[in-house]
Amino acid sequence: MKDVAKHAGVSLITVSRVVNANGYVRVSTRARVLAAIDTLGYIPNQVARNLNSRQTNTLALVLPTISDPFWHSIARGVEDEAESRGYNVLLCNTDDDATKEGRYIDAQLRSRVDGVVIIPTFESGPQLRRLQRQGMPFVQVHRRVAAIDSDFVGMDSYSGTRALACHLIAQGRTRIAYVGGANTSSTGVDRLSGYREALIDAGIAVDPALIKTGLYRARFGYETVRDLLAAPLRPDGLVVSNSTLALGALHALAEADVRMPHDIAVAAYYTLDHGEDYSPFAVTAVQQTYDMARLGTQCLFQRLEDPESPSQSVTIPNRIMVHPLFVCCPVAVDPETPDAFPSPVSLLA
Amino acid sequence: MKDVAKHAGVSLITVSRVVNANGYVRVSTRARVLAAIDTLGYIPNQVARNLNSRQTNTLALVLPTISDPFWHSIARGVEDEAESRGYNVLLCNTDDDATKEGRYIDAQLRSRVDGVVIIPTFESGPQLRRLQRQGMPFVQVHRRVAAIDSDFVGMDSYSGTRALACHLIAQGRTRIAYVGGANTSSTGVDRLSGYREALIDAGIAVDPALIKTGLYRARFGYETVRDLLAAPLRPDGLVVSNSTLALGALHALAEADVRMPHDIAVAAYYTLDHGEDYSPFAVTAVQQTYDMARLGTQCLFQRLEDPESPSQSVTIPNRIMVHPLFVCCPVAVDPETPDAFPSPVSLLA
DNA sequence: TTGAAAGCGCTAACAA
DNA sequence: TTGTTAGCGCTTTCAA
Repeated sequence: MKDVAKHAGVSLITVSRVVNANGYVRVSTRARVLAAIDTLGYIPNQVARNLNSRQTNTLALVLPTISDPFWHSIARGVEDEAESRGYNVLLCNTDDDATKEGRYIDAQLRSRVDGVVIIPTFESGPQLRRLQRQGMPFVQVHRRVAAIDSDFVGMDSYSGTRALACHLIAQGRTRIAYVGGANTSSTGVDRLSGYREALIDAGIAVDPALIKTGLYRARFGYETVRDLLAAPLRPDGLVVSNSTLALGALHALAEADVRMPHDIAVAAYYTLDHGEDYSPFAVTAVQQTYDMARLGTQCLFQRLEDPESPSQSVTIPNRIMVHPLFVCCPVAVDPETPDAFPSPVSLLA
Repeated sequence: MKDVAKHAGVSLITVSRVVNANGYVRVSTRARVLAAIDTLGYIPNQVARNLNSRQTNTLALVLPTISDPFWHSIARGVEDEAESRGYNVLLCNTDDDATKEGRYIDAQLRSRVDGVVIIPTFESGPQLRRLQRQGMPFVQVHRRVAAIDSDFVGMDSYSGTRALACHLIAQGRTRIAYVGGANTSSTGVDRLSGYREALIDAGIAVDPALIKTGLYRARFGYETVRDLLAAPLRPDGLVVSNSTLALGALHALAEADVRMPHDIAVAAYYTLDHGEDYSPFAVTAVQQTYDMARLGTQCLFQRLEDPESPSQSVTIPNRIMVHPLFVCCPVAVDPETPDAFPSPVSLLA
């Protein structure tokens, strides 16, 4: 910058004014400065600006991992929203490890990022409190530490699996299995309840033998569905609570001597890859993960603008996709009373 | 920092020495400073440090998108390697859009990131040249602009699909279809060649009706495989060149009245989610995307240490996973000469 | 073992 | 319309 000023025969501040297009600069002067910038290949130093302005135009995204459609569509949502406002995003994978999370929070506090989008773990309380103490704006997304008063954007897990089960029931399925995450997490609990209560409300007995929970791993989905299909009495419907499990389920179904959705209809609580509008399942409750993340980031930007406003809490709805062919091929609907089951529409109202 | 110094009754530089644990500080002084830091909740300002040290401990990752196992395992690899060295990663999704890429490169040059990991597009030449002109270290990963002399880490696409086809052939499959990306990209071309030449070497006629290329979208994989299965003469083997296509293929197979791998064996050029060690396919050429990205990042760090060293170019091998059950269930092997086909091992040597 | 002064590259505030 | 001064928060250099 000094070189540019010298080269153009002006002062530093004039160069600054040209670069930032503020203040008055004579056209001829501006031209000279611009020429100097060009010949010298000068690029303003953002670090120095940041030091001055006390802001970095950078957000940190703290999440367990991006290895999964669910998480990476969150990353994509945050990045898109940030990019649209000229902000950068620092990516921090914690693997749900409190130590790693702590290190990242430290680094962000030191780096003076402008805000943090965080998917907390159960142990994140102290870290979040530290952010608050330091006056670092943040928003919790998808998961929340209840004791912390902050902005929050989540999704309605309960309604997602509930809608899925309702659709299967409405199409006449009665032996509906459930494959989901271990219910040590709140979302795990919510999703299972959604399934359970749909059955109960429809007067279908909940069969513990049809409920399988474990890790969100494709292998678990595969082995579980394979075993379910190997049982003497096969399920005719299946609710899967997560994309990765659903991939495993698809594998088991492709291997087995059954056809989707005729022999078994799969309903999945599922995240579409960003940009895709396609799902392999009879019924899909699309986890609006991308929108959730975008909204969360918007929420954070609002807070940056108005730090004093009361904290917000929003829940994103699920989008339900029903495969057209599925609606036409009910299996066990009582021919006497074809309308015994409520239509999906009313179930979802 | 000023406050800390005042509070402890020392000068700024002494605080600095305590914080950075360099230089001599009397134990009692250090204790006083530490106490002051604690009571004041002082956190050093990394921005100011960066201004001084002319480095930011930050890498930028420029890639098309993270919405896909292939890309997000790249992101994960870069992040893990960076994290292990105390570096941060800025995430930049370009959507293969040159304008967006240009904006990001601008931002990075201004922000003085220490280096860039980039998956370039065909149009990235000018941007890369700009990086070079500004002396910004970078490494090209997966794709490369040949005209640019820089570090590069890629994978062997040709060998991947070739190994897949060879395995299917070795197990007696003869009607082997191919579903892959449009061959407008160099990797698209390479992958198709791998398949083609495996067939030719085995003396199997290449049937254009069995070769389908299009977008790397699950829907394309689904529709294509569905149509292949609906044809009068079904394929008994299938090479799929990408994870997203493979998901669609799985869907079509689960719907159809065929069983994997008995009726049709699927061989996929596939990226495992980071941490997973499971694949749904009879044969999988595991794209070592995570390793490629990690290695690329290591390469970049080497360059940061020694800017003058000659640029390196590395190709990552694929890991081949054969499903144990698949090896035992060949379909059309001539009973007279069961060993007519070479074993996979020799094919891969 | 400690500190004063200068400077990293830029901009806000004020002055001319 | 342009420039001078001071300072953002820290570290390096030199001195005590």
